[in-house]
Amino acid sequence: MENTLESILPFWKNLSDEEKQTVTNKAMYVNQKKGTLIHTSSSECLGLMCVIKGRVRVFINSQNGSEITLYRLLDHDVCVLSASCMMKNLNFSVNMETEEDTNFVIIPKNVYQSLDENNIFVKNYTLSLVNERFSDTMWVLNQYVFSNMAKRLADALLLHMSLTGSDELTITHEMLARDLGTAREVITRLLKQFQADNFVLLSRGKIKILDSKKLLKI
Amino acid sequence: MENTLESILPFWKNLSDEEKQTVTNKAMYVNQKKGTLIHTSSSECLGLMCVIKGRVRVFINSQNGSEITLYRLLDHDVCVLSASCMMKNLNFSVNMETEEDTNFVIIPKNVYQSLDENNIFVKNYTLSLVNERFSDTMWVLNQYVFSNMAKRLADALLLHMSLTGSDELTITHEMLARDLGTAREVITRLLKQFQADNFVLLSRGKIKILDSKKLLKI
DNA sequence: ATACTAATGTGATAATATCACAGAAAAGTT
DNA sequence: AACTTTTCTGTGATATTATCACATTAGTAT
Repeated sequence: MENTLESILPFWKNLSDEEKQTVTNKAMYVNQKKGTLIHTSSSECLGLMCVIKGRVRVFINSQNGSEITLYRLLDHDVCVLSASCMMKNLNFSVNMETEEDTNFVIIPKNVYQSLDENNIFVKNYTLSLVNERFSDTMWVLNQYVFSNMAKRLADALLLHMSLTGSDELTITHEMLARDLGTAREVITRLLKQFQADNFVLLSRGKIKILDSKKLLKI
Repeated sequence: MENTLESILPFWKNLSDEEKQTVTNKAMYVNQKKGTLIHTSSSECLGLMCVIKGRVRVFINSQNGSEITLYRLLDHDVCVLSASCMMKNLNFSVNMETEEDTNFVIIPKNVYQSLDENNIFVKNYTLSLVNERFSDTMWVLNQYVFSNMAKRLADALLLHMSLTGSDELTITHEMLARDLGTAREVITRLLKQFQADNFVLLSRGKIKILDSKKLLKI
């Protein structure tokens, strides 16, 4: 456990031996299957979630089921919003679901809170995490407000390409729609267009990227 | 100056006498006329801007001129994003313009930075400010993605009503459009609709709210 | 009174969202 | 294999919102 925490938390070396001990004892391993909703607007405060290995999508949703993705957590990413309950003036909530089988370490709320209050390095880290997520969210807002759907879809395809490191994406139109906050039909029609233009090759549940340069230029 | 700072900055009482002295000496009064662009994406880092009296609109914009408002700063509000340059992992930029004649105090970047590094109360305050702006921005994203334009416009009218404390708004369709990230014509048409429904009474440069309850229910 | 500017009005068209299905492909069942 | 069921994709019709292009009107300045 200690090695795991050390590799994920940049402030580890700045903790006292006593602090290290406490965190190590109280932190818990959690394993979740792909497709699990691990946090919702209504769920209680977990504490700090550290992804060891896997992928988590963080998104907001509306009453009638539509959603938009804010950002993703990958190996060694830490989710500060899961700990939002302990943060002053942070008044919104998000949902999280695993997109792969995912291993976490969870540092309970009160343990992290005490670290954050007593250790300046932890506090620095918390702020930089919030900043990072704020930046990601601003990117989404910018794209949503100022870009057209074709450009946003092209960007989303390129993002998934870099996430998986493959030009053969295993993804449905529905999933892309939920990333971008639009309807599935809109994605279907645009992808058909992209295929007609020879940017991609479509098959059920898969999208092969044929020309990423042209996608980038949209 | 000292009284001003004390009334705006909640951490003032937690500063050492030396810190107080430094800040008091280095802080500057600035006065800007209504309608001044006081910060843009490209402008340099100012430091911490504290509004003494006035109103500032914080917004993002695109190349082709459209914009959307993120939040407003009122009396005694403090803008962290003007000091974003000194914050790790905060990678986006905003614009700010005064909507009234506005008095600020500006604490220079390096002075605030040093406070933030050395004083835990300042650091707490910085984080809570970022959280607050993040929350405001999430509200905007939520509205933009999940609400229709009529609802968003109704909310914007109610917001301006509470901002000014009057049911007679001095505001143009153009300004509302820039708040909501849409085109002026869209606002014009919706307002006509609202007037036909007897929710508002329109005249050049003014909107009188006739039925705020019905607006709220949209 | 005249010219100018800012604000508003409006038609036409394009882009996107929404609704309501239909059909195809894969997965599960008997 | 033959079937049922589920998931994914395709598509027309319509509503909403965005964009473009310009006309009109209300205030302001000369």
